Amino acid sequence: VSPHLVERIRSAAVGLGYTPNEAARNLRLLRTMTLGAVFDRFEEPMFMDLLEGLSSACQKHGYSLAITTARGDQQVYEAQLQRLFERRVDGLFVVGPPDDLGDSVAPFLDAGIPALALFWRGRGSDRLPLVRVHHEEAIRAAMTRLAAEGHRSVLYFTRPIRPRNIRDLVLRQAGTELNMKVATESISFDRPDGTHRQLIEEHLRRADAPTALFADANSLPPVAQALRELGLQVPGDISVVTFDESQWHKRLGLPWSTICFDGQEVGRTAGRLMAESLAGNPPPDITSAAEYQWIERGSVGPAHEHNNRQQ
Amino acid sequence: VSPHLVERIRSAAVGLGYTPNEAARNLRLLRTMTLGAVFDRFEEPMFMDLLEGLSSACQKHGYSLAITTARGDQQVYEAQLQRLFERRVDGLFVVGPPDDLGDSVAPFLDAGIPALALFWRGRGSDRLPLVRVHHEEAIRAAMTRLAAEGHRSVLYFTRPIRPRNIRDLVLRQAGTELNMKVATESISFDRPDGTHRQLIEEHLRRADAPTALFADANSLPPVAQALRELGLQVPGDISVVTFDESQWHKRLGLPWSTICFDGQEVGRTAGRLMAESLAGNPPPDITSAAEYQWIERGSVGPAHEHNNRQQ
DNA sequence: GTGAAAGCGCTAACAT
DNA sequence: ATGTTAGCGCTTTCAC
Repeated sequence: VSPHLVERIRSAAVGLGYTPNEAARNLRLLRTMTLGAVFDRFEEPMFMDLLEGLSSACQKHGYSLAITTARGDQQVYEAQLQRLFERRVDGLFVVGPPDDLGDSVAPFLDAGIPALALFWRGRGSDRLPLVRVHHEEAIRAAMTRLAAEGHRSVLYFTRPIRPRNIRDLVLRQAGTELNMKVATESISFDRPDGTHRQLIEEHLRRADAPTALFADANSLPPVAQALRELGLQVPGDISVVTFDESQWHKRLGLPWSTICFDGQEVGRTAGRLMAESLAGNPPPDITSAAEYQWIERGSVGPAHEHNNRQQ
Repeated sequence: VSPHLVERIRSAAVGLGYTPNEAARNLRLLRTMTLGAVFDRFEEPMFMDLLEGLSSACQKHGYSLAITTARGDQQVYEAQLQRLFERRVDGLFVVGPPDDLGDSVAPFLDAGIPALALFWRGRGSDRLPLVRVHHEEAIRAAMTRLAAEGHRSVLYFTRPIRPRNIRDLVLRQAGTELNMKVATESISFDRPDGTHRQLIEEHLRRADAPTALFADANSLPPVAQALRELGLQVPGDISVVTFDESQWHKRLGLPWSTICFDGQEVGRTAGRLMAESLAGNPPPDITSAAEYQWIERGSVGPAHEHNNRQQ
């Protein structure tokens, strides 16, 4: 085909206002060039980084990205999966899957549609390749630092992910090694105001009361509010470590020490793995897309003994 | 058709593993049940609220949402618009369109595909119905408050949106009424470190130096950093007001006074308007989806005269 | 009521 | 090198 002719046709096409119909094209080719991503909820600022990376990687490889939020509802999560399947997405990202997805991922697996779990897996998503971020070293570093400051008991606020989540696991392991007590409160961040405060008060009354708090991104707002209401100074009265700070916050300069990672990088990696998978190279069972980093800031100080048993 | 038969067929379908193919269905019906949304960039945490609302509204009306980021690049923005057009999305959200979109929205308009601009319009997007949030009262309230604290000169940091953006306009108008000077710096937040600091220093050296700062969400991180580096206390040395705080931050309790709105509500409204438009009820030229609120916090205090002309 | 056929816009495999 | 055709999986129409 002569380049001249190509140009003539192209200009004629423009003149006639012709635009190829991707939808029809894709029907013929038995693909949609669309990838689906299901989120439990958006809220956490770090997800913006993830989306930026994921979205960029998808468009780089020619795919569109259809996103979906379950608004914290497991039923909705499963319904969205089915919708994406009916849509015949070419690939699926299951972002932070809930505890139990039932069989809603099975159709994808059966149809040979590549699906990737991001961050962790649960029941019903345990057979998906996983893209994760390594916690071990950063958590160990944080715990070691806390131990050096005399902390012997920490409390971790996370959301209700039933099968012991990996962070919890690693925290406990580090706790065992460093001879520190690790307690976990799995609680939804949108519980009524005051719930977090009550929990903290309750823990502080115990014999081995925590002198440091770990808080997931979603738990940070209510925990921070609780500390303000209780008049607890950070780090004077209690030390605080947060998880999953976003890029925007990094530039903003929050006061909290944090264990965080590059969300954009994880998004890009997931996108790339998906593209490779679609090209015939299935991803390994587990991929480490990034490493969590321990960033110490002013929210960590010496352990402060509380007045237990105030009666 | 008897309900009994319906059930028999339904179970037979399940037994055979049949799932309807939406893509083929949509080709036949000349629609895709997909809405496209183009973002200049994600970064700002408020966009998570918007996405939550937009995504919810779309799925409520049976539509999928394909999102796209231009990563701050106008070329990419236009390319994404074209891609979405080839995809034959049924509707388009142009979120915070850049200064000049050229003719890239024209195909949608010509094809009768409803397109909505969110937040503002620019060249090339000026003919789209607009979903906006009213600034006037909140900005006036903030300025009135600052005036009462003795402020006579404020500086506004925003990103480079060339045609005088509406916030700038309203700030200036309020400034005129209240006899306050309003200066604006349109600067990309990802300029080299130190740029914001230099700009602030420069403004502080002037005769009528600003005693208060307004900062868009994207500008807040570098501005906050600059203030830290300059050793300027808030509100002791200078007062600060931010824009577009997210829900997450509201719960977190940031120290800055802010002019913000309910991002989820705006998303829901945009989604609803789009669904109605697709159902034959085109939206009005301008829709107010929410009102900006003025929330005063500790970052606003009495005006503090700077030592100008330090030589 | 049930069944057959046309066609949405494209691509791949043919035949000329 | 160019033209023709079948068919992706559905819905709609039209005939039975």
